[in-house]
Order: sequence, then structure tokens, then C-alpha cells
Amino acid sequence: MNQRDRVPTAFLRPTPSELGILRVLWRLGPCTVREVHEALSAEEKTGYTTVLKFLQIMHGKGLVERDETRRAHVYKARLAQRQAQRLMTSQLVDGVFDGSMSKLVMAALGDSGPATPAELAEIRELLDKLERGET
Amino acid sequence: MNQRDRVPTAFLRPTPSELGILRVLWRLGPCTVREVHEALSAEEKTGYTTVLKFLQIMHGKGLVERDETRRAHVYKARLAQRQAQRLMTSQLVDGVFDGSMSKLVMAALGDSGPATPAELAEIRELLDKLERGET
DNA sequence: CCCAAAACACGAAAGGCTTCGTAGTTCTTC
DNA sequence: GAAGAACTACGAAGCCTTTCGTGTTTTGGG
Repeated sequence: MNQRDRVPTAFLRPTPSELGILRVLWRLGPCTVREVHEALSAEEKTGYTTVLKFLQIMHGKGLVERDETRRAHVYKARLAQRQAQRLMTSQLVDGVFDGSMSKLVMAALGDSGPATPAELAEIRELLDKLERGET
Repeated sequence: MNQRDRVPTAFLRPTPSELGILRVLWRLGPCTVREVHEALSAEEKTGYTTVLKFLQIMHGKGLVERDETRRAHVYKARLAQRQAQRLMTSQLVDGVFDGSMSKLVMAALGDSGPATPAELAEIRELLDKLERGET
């Protein structure tokens, strides 16, 4: 595969199962299959080999990296959570918000059980910075 | 709030093709297969019967409604774009933002080429309303 | 050294997505 | 009223996802 392919195209549409595994990897950092399986078992009933197979497939797709130096391979998310957030957010914006990021923000603010005051303040601060800093 | 499967579960994960069709229906309103096909053909090369089949399948899934009173059936998106935005946004928030809507907002505001001043003002106004009005 | 436990690889089945081709039905126009 | 256009329905092929079961390899303890 091309080294410049920094963002695997598979990331454009991770399946729910893949996301579940990625979430574990983001939360716990690099993990063996067993560790992922145990973390996942807390919520869903999944066979060990199912998780193994997923990680193998995800490795094939470039969604995760694999360290094979030890017997129990260690898997690691290829993209940081931040990057995945960026990607998938712009996916969503393109898909259903007519490409308008601010429509997304409006919808999110309007729909959410309104964020806590602290969060609102944080957002406001970011707005200030945006209005001053750039433009 | 739960009348009777108001939101088809298929909406939780529309495929790219399905989204393409839904976007046409949102933009043009209720359409015949031919109309959808023509709108879609502007961007992609798709066979007429392919579009027909998609609409049939989407009808089966409950993604679209169908008026059969005329020979050329008329299809209509089951959910308004606004509702789809709501749904898919909260999907995204659950999936990669640890359930935090404000994290999404922060990411969107931070990543986007900063919105126009008018948009920023609009967002700020909504913030004000949130902080005062509801809780 | 041998065995059980732990780990990986592989394959396969069931179901979903995508894409059409073909066949049958209804409408329009001479 | 027959020919052809415009529609719908159906089925099938090829590929992807999800889920395991089996089989093989490695390893640590007795």
C-alpha cells in the first residue's frame, strides 16, 4: 500500500463492530486480542476468535497497526480518536448538512440536552477566539 | 414520543448509495424513479433499474414512502432532512465523541475553516438563548 | 521432553449491498 | 388494435460483513 495513503479509505465508513473495537483501543491504548475481547465482553457477548478475526481484517484494511514481536500480537488504532472525529464529522457534514459545518453546530447545540454551563462557557470562549483570531 | 417505529432502524446506517438518493429526495421533494435517476445521473453513472431497485429496497426498509396511485410511483423520504440530521448527529456523538455533544461542537468549530461572521453571530445568539432560556 | 493452555490462521456459512439483465405490464399514438 | 415506449417486478452474480469452528503453532511448567 501507498505510504502516502495516510488515511485509509476504510475509515470513511467503519462498521459498528469496527467502531466498537476502535473505541476500546482509543480508551485503553495498544491492546492484545485478549484485552480487547475482555473489554468488549463487558458490553456485548462476542467470541474470542470473532474479535481476533475483526482485528485481522481491520489490520488488512489499515484501520489498525500490529506489533508482532511478541507472541500475543499488540494492536493499535491507526488513527487517533481526534483524527477519526475530524474525518467522520466532515463525512457527516457532506452527507446530510449540505456541506455546512455551521448547520451541524446549530443542530448539535439545538438538539442536545443543552450542554452544561461549563461546556457552554467553553464553547463561547472558542467562539471569541475564532472571532478575534482569524478572519 | 414513541408512537410506532417512527424512525426506521435502517436510518441508523444509511449506505452511501442510499444517502445519495435521499439527498435527491430532500432537494427535489417527492420524485418518480425517472426523476431521481436523472438527478443522480448528473454526478454518477447509474442504470435506471439500479435506482429503481434501490428505491424498492429502501421502501422495504421504510426509508422512503411510495405513492402508487399513478403508474409511475412517486417516492418520498420518510424522514425530513432535519430529522436525519438529528439522528445521524447523535449517532456520531455516541460513536466517536464519547457521547459528548459539546465535544462535537468544539471539534466542528475548531476544524472547519472558521465559519463566516454571520454564522458565528448566529451561533452566539443560539448560545445566549440556551444560557438564558431553557435548562 | 511432553502436555495443556494460549495464541494465531484459515475457511466457511449466512446475510446484506450493489449492480444489472430480463421479462412482464400498462400506456400512447398512429 | 398493434407497435413501441415507459414502468415495475424479479432474480442472480459478485463482493463485503459478521460470526464462529477447527486446526496448527508456540510456550511455560512438571
